Amino acid sequence: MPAPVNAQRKYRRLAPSERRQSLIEAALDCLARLGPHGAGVREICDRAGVSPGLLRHHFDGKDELIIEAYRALTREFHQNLHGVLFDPAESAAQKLQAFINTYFSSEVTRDERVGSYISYWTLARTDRKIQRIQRSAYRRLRRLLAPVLNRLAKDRGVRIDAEQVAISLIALLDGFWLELCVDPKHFSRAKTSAICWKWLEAFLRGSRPR
Amino acid sequence: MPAPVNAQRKYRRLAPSERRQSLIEAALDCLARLGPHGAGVREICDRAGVSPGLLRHHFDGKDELIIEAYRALTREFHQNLHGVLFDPAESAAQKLQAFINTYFSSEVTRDERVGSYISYWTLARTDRKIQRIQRSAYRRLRRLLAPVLNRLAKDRGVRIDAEQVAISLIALLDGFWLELCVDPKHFSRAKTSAICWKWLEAFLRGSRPR
DNA sequence: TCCCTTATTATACGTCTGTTCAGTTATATG
DNA sequence: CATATAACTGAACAGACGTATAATAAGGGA
Repeated sequence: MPAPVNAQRKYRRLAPSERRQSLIEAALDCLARLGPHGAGVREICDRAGVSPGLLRHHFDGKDELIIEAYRALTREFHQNLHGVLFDPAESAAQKLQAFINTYFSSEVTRDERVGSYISYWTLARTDRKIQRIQRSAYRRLRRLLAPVLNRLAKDRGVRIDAEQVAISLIALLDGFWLELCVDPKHFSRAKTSAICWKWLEAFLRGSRPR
Repeated sequence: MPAPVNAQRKYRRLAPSERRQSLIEAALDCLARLGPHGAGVREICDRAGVSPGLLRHHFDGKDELIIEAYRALTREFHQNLHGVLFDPAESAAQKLQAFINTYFSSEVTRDERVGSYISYWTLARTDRKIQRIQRSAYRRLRRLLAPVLNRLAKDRGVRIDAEQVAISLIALLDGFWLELCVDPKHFSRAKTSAICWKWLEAFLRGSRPR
C-alpha cells in the first residue's frame, strides 16, 4: 500500500513565468508586512515556499526582484485606475468619483499592499531605477487624469489648469492615503472618498467661469 | 619646538548631552541621504567623527538612537509650526498662510531633512515606538491647527468641522510634500504654498454660511 | 520505459551588521 | 602637578545578509 504520489514529491516544478510571479507576490508581501529591512532573501523565499537559492535562478539578484515587483505593483495600480477613467458610459463627474473611490478601495489600498508602496517611497530616495519607475508612474497618472478633469470643468462651466488640478488632486489623495496608514481607524475609506470629492467640487466652484 | 597642542590630541571630549546631540544629527543626516538601509552604526559614527564603539556609550543601542533622533525631529517640526500659529499680532488668515509657507519652507522641508521623514514613515509601519511618536505628533499638529481654522471660518462667516478640515489640510500638505520628493523641479515651494492656500480658500467659499 | 533537461534544494562562503570589551587618553578636580 | 573619572578608541565577536555551487529530482519527449 504505497503512500499517495503527492506525498513522495519533494517539490513542484513551475514554469519560470509562474515562479517569477510567485516570488514577486512574496516580495511585495514581505515589503508590506516587514518593510525593506525585513524583506530579505530567506524571508521572501520562505513566503514563496521555496529554498533561498532559487531566487537567483529566476532573477539576477535580490535587487532585480525588488525592482520587478515594483514594476508589477505600479502596473496593477495603473490598470485599476485606467479602467475606471475610460468607461465611456459614465460622465466626467461619475468617472472622477469612481476614480477617488478606487484610489481608496480595498483593491488598491488593501493592507497587504499599502505598506509596500511606502517601502518603495523610501527606496526611491536612494535607488535610481526605482525612482525612474516611480516618476514614470506618476506622470502616467497625471496624463490619465488631466483630460477627465478638463471635461468636468467644461461641464461645470469653469476654466482650470487641468495639469495643475491633477497634481493637486493626486496630492490630496496621496496625503489622505498616508494618513490612513498612520491611523486606519480614524477615518473610513468611504468617508475619506467623500471628503476628497467635496474638496474637488469646492475648488471647481471657486474657479473662474469660462 | 613642539607641535601645537591640538595636533597631539587624538580626540576631543564632549559632555554626554552634546555628544548625544551630535550623534542624533549624524543619524538624521544618514537617514536622509542613504535611507534606513544606509544608516548603519559605522556610517553614523563616521559622520559624527567618532568611533563605532562610542554609540553604545551614549545610547542603549542603534535602535534607541534612531528613536531619539525621531523625537528630536518631530520636536523641531512642531516648534517651527507652533511659533507661526501663535503669533498674536496676526489674523487667522495670515497665520494659516504663514503656516503653509513654513510647511514647505527650506527650514522644515530642506533636502537634508526631508529624506529622514520618509524613512520614518516606513519605519513606523514595523516599529511600535516610532509609530507612537508619529501618531502623537500628528495629533498635536491637528490640535494646533483646528482652533485657527475655526477662527478663520468665523472671519469668513462660514460653518465648518474644524477637526475634519485640519485633517484634510494636513493631507493636502503632506501629499504635495510627497510629490516634491518625487520631482523637486516640477514645482517651486512658493507656487506649492500658493496652490494649497487657494484650495483652502475655495473650500471655505464652498462651505455653508453660519 | 528510460533519459535528458532544468527547476529546485541544501550547504557553504565571504561580507556586513550591531555589539562587546579591554585598553587608552582627555580633562576636571584636589 | 598628580590623580581619578569617564569619554573614547579600535579590534574582535556572533549572527544575518546576499550569493555561489554541487547535488538532487521532477516531468516532458523519444
